[in-house]
Amino acid sequence: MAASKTRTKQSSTDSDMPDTRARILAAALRLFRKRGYHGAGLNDILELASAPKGSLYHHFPGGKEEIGVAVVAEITRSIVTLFESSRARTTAAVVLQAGEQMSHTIERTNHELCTLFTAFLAERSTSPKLGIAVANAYAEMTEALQTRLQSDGMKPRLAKDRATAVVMLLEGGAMIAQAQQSVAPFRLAVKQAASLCEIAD
Amino acid sequence: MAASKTRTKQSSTDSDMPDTRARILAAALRLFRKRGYHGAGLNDILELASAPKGSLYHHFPGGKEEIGVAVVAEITRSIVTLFESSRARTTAAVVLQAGEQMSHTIERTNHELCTLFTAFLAERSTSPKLGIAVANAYAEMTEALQTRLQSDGMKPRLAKDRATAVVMLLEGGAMIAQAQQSVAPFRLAVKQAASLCEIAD
DNA sequence: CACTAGCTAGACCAGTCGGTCTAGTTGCGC
DNA sequence: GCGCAACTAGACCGACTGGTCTAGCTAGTG
Repeated sequence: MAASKTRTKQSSTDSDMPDTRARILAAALRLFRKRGYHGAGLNDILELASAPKGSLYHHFPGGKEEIGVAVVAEITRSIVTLFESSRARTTAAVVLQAGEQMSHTIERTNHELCTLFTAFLAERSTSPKLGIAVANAYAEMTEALQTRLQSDGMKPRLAKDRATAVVMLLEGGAMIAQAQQSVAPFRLAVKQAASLCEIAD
Repeated sequence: MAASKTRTKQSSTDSDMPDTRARILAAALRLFRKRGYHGAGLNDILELASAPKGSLYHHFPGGKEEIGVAVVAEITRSIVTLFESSRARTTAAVVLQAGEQMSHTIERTNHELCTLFTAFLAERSTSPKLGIAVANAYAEMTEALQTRLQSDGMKPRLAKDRATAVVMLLEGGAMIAQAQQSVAPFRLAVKQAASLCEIAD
C-alpha cells in the first residue's frame, strides 16, 4: 500500500498505513510475543498485517526464520536504546525509568506482550540463527547495562554480574507478569533490579 | 521413573521399562523443555516414549493439552519438594542447595532442558488450562519460599516480595543459561537469589 | 509512449499437525 | 475355560503449516 524505506514514494493517502515490510514486522512482533514463535502462523501474521504472502517472501526471503531474527533484533535495539539514551544520572535511575516504560507497554497490551525472548529460545534446537539472535540479545542488553554501571564507578567484574542479574529479573518478571495477567510482578522486578544497581559491594 | 499408578501390574521383565503413562510423561517433559510446547509434536513424543497413539489417548484423553498440564504440574511438584524437603536451616541455604541440584540437571541435559514454564506460557491465549497451570506453578513455588522465609523471621510482606524475586531470578537465569549454553548464568542467579534471602530489611 | 524493477496478489503444494477410530492383545476375576 | 476391562497398536483423517510460483499491478525512467 503505502511506502518509503529509504526514499519516500508514498501516495497522499497512506497516513495510517506504513510500509508493508514494517507492517509485517509489527504484526509478527505482536503475534510472536502473544502466542510464541510456533504458535503464530504466517497466515495469522499476514492477516494482521493485511499483506499477501508474496510480499512477505519478497521482503523476507528467509521466511519465518528471518522474520523471527528481525523481530528479536528489533526488540533488542529498542531496549538497548532505552538503556543508553536515558539521561538519568545513575544506572539505578536508568533501570527505573526504562522499567516504567516497559510497564506501560505491558499494561497497554493487556499483559499479552510480556515475555521478551523466551518465545524464540525454544527454536534454538531447530534454528541456529534464532538461537544466536537470542543469545546476542541478552549479551547486548547486559553489555549496555554493564557499561553504565562501570561509568557509575562499579568494578567491571561486579558490574557484569549485576547487569546479568538485572536482565534475569526483568525477563523473569515479564514472564510472571504475563502468567498472572498483572504488571505488579514486573514492577517488583524493576524495583529489585534497580536496587541491585545501587548497592555496590 | 518407576511405575505403578495405584496398583502394580508390571510383568517380570519390565525392569528398564516403566509404565507407559510415565514413559509418555517423561518423553513429553524432555521434548517440551527442549523444543517448546508447539515445537514438540505428539509423534515425536510417542516415538521417544516408544508408545503408540492409542496409549496416549487412553492415558490422556485430553490430548496434548492434558499432557502439558501434567508436565507443568510435575515440574512444579519436583521444585516445591526441593524447597520444602531441604534440611538446610536458612532459606538462603535452601535456595543454594536446590540451585545446586538444578544446576546439575542443566549440565546433565546439555543445557537443553533449562527454561521451566516459559514454553507453556505462550499457550495461555489458546489454552486457558495451560495458562492456569503455569500461573499456579509460579504461585506454588513462591508460596513455598515465602513460608520458609517467614519461618526465618521475615515479615510476610517482604517475604513475599523476596520469594517472588527469587523465582524470577531462577526463571530468568535458566533462560539465559539455555541461550548461552552454559550453567554459569544460572549459578549466578542462584547466588543472587540466595543473597536476597539473607539480607532482611 | 514502451519498458522495466519493485512489489503485490493469492492459488497452490507437500508435509505435518493433533486427534479419532477400530482391531487386537493381555491379564485378572470368575 | 470364559468374559471383560484395561491397555496397546497403528492406520487414517481433515485442518493447517511454512513455503513456492506465476501473474499482474504500479511507478519511475528513457
